[in-house]
Amino acid sequence: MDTASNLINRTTEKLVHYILDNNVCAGGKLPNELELSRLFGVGRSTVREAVKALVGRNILTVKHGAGTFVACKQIGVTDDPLGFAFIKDKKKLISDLIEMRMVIEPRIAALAATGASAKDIAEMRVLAKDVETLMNSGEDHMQKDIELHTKIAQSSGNLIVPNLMPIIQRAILLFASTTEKKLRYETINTHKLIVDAIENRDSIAAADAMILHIAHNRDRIRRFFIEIETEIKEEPAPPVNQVNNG
Amino acid sequence: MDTASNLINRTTEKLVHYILDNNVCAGGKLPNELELSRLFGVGRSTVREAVKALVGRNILTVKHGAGTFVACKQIGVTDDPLGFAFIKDKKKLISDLIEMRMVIEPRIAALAATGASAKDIAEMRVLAKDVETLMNSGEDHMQKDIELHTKIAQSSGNLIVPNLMPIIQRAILLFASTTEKKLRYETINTHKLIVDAIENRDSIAAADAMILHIAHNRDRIRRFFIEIETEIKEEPAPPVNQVNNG
DNA sequence: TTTAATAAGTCATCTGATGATATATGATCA
DNA sequence: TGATCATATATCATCAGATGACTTATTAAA
Repeated sequence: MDTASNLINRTTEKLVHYILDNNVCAGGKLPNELELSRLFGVGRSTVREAVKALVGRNILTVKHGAGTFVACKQIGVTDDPLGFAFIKDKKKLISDLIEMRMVIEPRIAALAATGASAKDIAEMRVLAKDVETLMNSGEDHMQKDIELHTKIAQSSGNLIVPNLMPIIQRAILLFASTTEKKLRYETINTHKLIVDAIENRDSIAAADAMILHIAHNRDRIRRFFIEIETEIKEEPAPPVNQVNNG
Repeated sequence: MDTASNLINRTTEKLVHYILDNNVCAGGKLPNELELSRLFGVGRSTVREAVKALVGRNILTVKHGAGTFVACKQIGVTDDPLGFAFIKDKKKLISDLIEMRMVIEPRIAALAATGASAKDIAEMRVLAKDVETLMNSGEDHMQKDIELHTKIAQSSGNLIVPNLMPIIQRAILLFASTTEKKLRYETINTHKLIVDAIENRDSIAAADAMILHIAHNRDRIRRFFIEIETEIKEEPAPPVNQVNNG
């Protein structure tokens, strides 16, 4: 598979082995570039490029002036700066995202109802309140919205869930970019419902509330698509007439 | 978020923007290193490191002597070299993985029952047969097993599903490393059940078959854990007695 | 004790040179 | 003509060395 034909790839593998063999855990520091280059018998720039490749995979973090550290964030889903840029059909993209949210998040909410600590729940309340305040004042609430959903996900206690969050987050953001600026009372209310259910340790109610929450989003996005389509059908008419008549 | 304080990160972003702005699609070639460095006004090594970071994210591919290309993102086995190496509690890790599979994969199977083409289904059959053959001959069937599940996922038609597959794939691999060497007829049978249901365009049956499939895995892994625990309880006894009696 | 200056360690970045690899070009031969 | 092989060119791979920038620990001063 990853047959390292070139030095940089081989150095990348050596770095991984070094981490594993020396049991350098999350947050642990690696030797400096010069040492690594001597250790692996390669040039410093080769080490740097190998490190960069691992930084791209969220495995290492480099702090200027301080050193190179093991990042150990979520793995599995690579965060992709291109996002879904290559996907042409944005409409399908959004509905597919919502579909996946509908699969994953209700279960997460149910797990959170079991796993959340009192502190978790208190933080959820604050975040839900933050979203409400920001929405009411017309400010951007997306960041807090994401934080709330992430908090719920963390509280699920499932080790894999954090890996799925980038997708959920992207879904929320993409959704926001489409329907921004409209007040959404359903969001506020369903957020409350979710946190209430979690606090009551009611898994089923939590899942239901989450389904309701996402369903509201789905409904709104559908209406938004319909709006766009009617706009498209009405707008381009005049220029066509001009051309045909002239 | 990705506030680029240093040149390399900024160059990485510029590269992404370049790809987006110039509409360089999958497989497309980028200008050579020197041109890029002049275009972005940075040194060549800076460009190289930025490129390496994107290679790590599976966004670019570099072919020695040929050039730098936009990677055609294939849904292959995730190449996260560290895997879940840092998670200490392997038992919980595996059960959490199965839990997430149980959430995601039945839905995927149901979608595949709607979205799979005749060609997809034919390929599924071949893969299911491959797994069976390899299992019966005692060879490693994991790769084919993963390919089958990936094929089903692709056939779902959901654009987001491919992003989730690395997790599923890793779950399968991790599971394999734990229970390797035992013949698993349930696997063969449930694989058939799944493909049959998809062929019959029966979403519910497909989901059910997938649930059955994963439930078998879960059951087996539980029994495996119990075996380990009894072994642990029986083995260390003698030395304890020695110490106490001496 | 707190604060400010300093030093040491480390990464960031550029430049230039040389080697290795892929692809296109053109010459040779059947 | 058509296939094969050698060559040239473009491009990435890798190294070394120098200088700048940043972080952290140390030390000196208030």
